[in-house]
Amino acid sequence: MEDKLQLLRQHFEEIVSLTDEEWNFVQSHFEFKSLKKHQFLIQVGQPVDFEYWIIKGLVKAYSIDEKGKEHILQFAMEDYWVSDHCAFQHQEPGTIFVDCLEDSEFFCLSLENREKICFEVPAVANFFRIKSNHGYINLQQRILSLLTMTVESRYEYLLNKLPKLIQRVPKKLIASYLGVSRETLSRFNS
Amino acid sequence: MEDKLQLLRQHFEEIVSLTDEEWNFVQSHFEFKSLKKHQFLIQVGQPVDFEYWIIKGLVKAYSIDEKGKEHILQFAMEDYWVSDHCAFQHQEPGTIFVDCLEDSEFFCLSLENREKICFEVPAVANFFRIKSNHGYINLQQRILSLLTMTVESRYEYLLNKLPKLIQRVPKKLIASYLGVSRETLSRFNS
DNA sequence: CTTGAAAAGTGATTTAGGTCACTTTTAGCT
DNA sequence: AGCTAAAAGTGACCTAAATCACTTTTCAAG
Repeated sequence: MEDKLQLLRQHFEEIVSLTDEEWNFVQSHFEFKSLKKHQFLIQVGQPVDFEYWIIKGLVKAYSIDEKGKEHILQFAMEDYWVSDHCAFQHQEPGTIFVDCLEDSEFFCLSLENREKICFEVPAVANFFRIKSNHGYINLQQRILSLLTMTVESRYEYLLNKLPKLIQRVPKKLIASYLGVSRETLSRFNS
Repeated sequence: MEDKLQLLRQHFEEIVSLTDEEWNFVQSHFEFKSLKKHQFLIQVGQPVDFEYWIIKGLVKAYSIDEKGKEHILQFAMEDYWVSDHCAFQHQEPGTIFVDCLEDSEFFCLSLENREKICFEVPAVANFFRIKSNHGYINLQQRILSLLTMTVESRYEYLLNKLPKLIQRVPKKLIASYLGVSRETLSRFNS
């Protein structure tokens, strides 16, 4: 466990500096969780008690429409944060599903604990501020790609940006992430 | 100007508390700017020196594709923040246009000043952290709406969420925001 | 290794929405 | 008030992608 917490500390220290004392305070606010492939981290209608930092593994966050079709909001792997941020922030029942595409391990942070460490340790507030800002920028670019790019170039863009992901995830899920049908993506592929 | 700064202070204090001393320090890091309708706040290829908080007015942030078509990333009005966050964050030339749909006034915050006030005043770091988090949540919902909803329901959703906006913005721009052609939106409208 | 299921590929058909061309309406300016 | 330009509406046609139905390939579990 020590080594896993060390990874998390490194994740923070890529962005801000923490004293040992600060880190000890911070780390004590995380819980460990481990799930097998196909198990759910978050489910629609269930409480969303945590934000999760992924130690290892791979998850998909998605919603299901009226027709039962799956739409992928996010893939998240090692070193990523994932949650139903909306439900989490407002402490409401989940609006999306998050489940494991591989056996995965997480550090879990509750809303209360997040606010506590942010207001106690300014560096942590800055860490989450900067992280959140990066996340915002990424989502803006995804929106622009959905508005401006063809399916084909969106796929190429993703291939470039996250080549490792493509190898770990079935193409039908990539299609769902790109907002296109499995069949159409398959035709571009070849 | 005092009253305008007061509005900005209120904007901060909706989320965090600031002492008078802190506020005086914070406000001194903003610049004022005023633009007429049709003038540009940000242009592709130009430096993006600031993030802008809108005192009054309305702007659109958009990119132009190879075919010359405009795709709207964001509308922003009173009390909103706007910038080319990506270019701003990395201090690179602008990748989008932002121009005024109405005469507008702004408080401008440079990257250097933002980091300064965030690291000097923890409450400000928390303010931007929380703001950024809300922004992230909004963008996630927009992505989900682009992936899961039909044009018609996206339009209804927007009507519900921002009824005031619809009245201030030509429908062809709404269409561009929704990722649909002017003509198609018009047919749903009626 | 075998086998059953999931994933991927592919053809035929349908459809939502785009594009083009034109008309009508609205709104801003002098 | 009158005029111009932008916005909005609308019909005809076109196209990219969805859908459906089926086959082939890959992969994982016994």
